[in-house]
Amino acid sequence: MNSYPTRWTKQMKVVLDIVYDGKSPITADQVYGLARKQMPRISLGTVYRNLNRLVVSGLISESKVGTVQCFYPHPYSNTHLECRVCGRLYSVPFDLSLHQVAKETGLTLDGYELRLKGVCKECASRCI
Amino acid sequence: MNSYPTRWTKQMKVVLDIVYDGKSPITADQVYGLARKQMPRISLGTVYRNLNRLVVSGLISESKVGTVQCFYPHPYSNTHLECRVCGRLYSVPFDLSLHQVAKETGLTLDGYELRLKGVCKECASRCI
DNA sequence: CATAAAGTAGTAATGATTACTATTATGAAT
DNA sequence: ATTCATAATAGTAATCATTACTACTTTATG
Ligand SMILES: [Mn+2]
Ligand SMILES: [Mn+2]
Ligand SMILES: [Zn+2]
Ligand SMILES: [Zn+2]
Repeated sequence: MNSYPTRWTKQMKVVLDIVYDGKSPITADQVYGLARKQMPRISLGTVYRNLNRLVVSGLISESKVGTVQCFYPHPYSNTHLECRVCGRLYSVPFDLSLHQVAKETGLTLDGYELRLKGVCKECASRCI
Repeated sequence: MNSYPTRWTKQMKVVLDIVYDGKSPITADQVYGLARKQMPRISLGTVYRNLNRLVVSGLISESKVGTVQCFYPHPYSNTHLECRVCGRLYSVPFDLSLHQVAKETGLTLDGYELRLKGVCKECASRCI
């Protein structure tokens, strides 16, 4: 499973377009909801299969948020604060130089995801 | 759920000791297996509850590896390469200065997890 | 000791994701 | 265009890590 796609199907195009049109990360279930408007008989399994194949092919990227997989157009990079108390994720304006990291590690990279671990302000103010 | 612990129970101590004694990340199920040797009637739910409370309290840390939660002694930092083709994680010898990141972002941090996205050497050599 | 509430054991439920199977669509070769 | 092998799909069932539930037990505190 999660193999590289060899045939360009209508279902794959619908899924790709939905992820590309979105402004923010989208879940498989949300893609499914939107896809059914254009293609009412598409199945959830097909949505998952195509999302995973698009990730393998490098056209979109994914990341787990809590228990669910989220999908983004293109390879991307981001930084989050992950609160160990409430578990919430906060976007943090911090950028890493992917070029620098690629040079130092000798790897060819598409993007990164930096998860900073700590306690958010709201939880800290409750001084648990 | 996942509340801050207020009572120090035998079960919590057993769970904490197992995580601290381990050399590498351990799953809830593995902790459960080891805990039953000392405490045969401990339940899996209790293991999960205590692991999550220990995370909230900051004594241990967690990270999702694939579909499963893994637990580590103390807050920690690490860098991985995540292959978009085979999905495997590879440890990468790259260090970020947590002090520097904390200073730049204004956050108080316990650790970080840097996930580099790309294609591993094995998958790249298959030139998919 | 007495009491309140936090924690536990055992079990059932959840829910996102994957697996399965009969059928259909695709693309290359004839 | 027709044939043919096989990749992909629809619909559904299964998986499985994690959480929820409930009656009972343990802990802390006066
Ligand atoms: Mn958590
Ligand atoms: Mn994946
Ligand atoms: Zn928080
Ligand atoms: Zn790989």
